[in-house]
Amino acid sequence: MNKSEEAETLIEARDDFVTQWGAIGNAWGINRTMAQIHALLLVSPGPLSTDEIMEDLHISRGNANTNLRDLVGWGLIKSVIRKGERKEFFEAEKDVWKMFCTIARERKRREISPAIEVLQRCSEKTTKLKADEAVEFHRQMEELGDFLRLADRVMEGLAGMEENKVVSMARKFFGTKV
Amino acid sequence: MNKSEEAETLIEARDDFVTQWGAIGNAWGINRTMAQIHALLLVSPGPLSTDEIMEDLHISRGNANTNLRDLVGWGLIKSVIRKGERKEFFEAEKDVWKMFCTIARERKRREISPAIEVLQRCSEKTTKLKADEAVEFHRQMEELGDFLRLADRVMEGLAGMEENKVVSMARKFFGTKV
DNA sequence: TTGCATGTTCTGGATTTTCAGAAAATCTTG
DNA sequence: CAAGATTTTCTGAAAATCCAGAACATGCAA
Repeated sequence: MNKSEEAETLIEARDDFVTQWGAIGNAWGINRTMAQIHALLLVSPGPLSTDEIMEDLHISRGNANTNLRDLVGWGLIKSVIRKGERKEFFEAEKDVWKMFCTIARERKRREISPAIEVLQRCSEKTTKLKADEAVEFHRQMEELGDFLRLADRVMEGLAGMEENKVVSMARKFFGTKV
Repeated sequence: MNKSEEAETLIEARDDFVTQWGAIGNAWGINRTMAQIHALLLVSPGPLSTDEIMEDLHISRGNANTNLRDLVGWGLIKSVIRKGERKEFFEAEKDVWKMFCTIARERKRREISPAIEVLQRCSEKTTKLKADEAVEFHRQMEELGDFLRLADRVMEGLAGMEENKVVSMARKFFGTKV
């Protein structure tokens, strides 16, 4: 394989990754464009401008802008200002573990916390009821709540740990060899 | 509070839970109806028939049927046949930990595994390339893959453990007091 | 100031998802 | 088998989501 063939292969692989990652993000309930932009930034050697992203993914400026803002909101990418350049550039956090921590914290905030609140409310409303059915319902709300609160703490704990610590723990408990 | 007031309060709380759980499911990327049916079965003292579910949630037969099938597919509910009754009834797995294990396994299968495959492919395609950029890309695919494979094993490990084992582990490592 | 580069928000249409209700298929019982 | 009960699948419409392109806003430089 000569140099230009190699270059071609790399481009293909990159493209494949970006496209497929979009599809997977979709399955995960994430906007396809957002997943693709993230993937693109993940595998780009350097920061990219909005225009480069638009061109690469064939998307409109509005679309690019909105999703870039959302990604910044998630803390998965950040904007970079270059000396002498007026354009804004974007780059992704490439450390996988840091990425995971960011996502864990955000999901905790956006998805787990609201659920905990609902359970809390339903639980409190039925604290004093006496009927068997009500007691059972109350118990169930408590159980679900306990579980989510536990998950919440574990996520928080994990997200605060060093990667190598987690890996060694995983190895110890689950016999993984990574 | 007298008996009928109590009963009323319980009904309200149940309704609140079912409705809100639907909304939360939505935020989690789960069909609202599916989440609501699951919530309803979770807090119902006994199995429910399709018709009862339809009436309770004000949904059509087709909608109810499809989502019930999906829930069965996820392993979150199962159908119950009652002696002498021709109708099919449904009941949810109510043990929260078992529920979590089921969900963990399914998500692993549906979301993590496909992602791992994509990464594998992209990684293999670029194994032999020499250019710095290509090496970097390849490294990144490996890193992401390693992480997902680790997550995969941890999920599998967790899903195979007893609840009390996990709780004590969580307490030990993250100082939770649940 | 004007003009241009850049970034943000809005609007209408395309696409996808969800769902009611009907039609079709599959029982179950006599 | 026939008749009714029950379940599944299909179809078109409603709703939600996504997104291009335009309109608008902002900042900078001459």
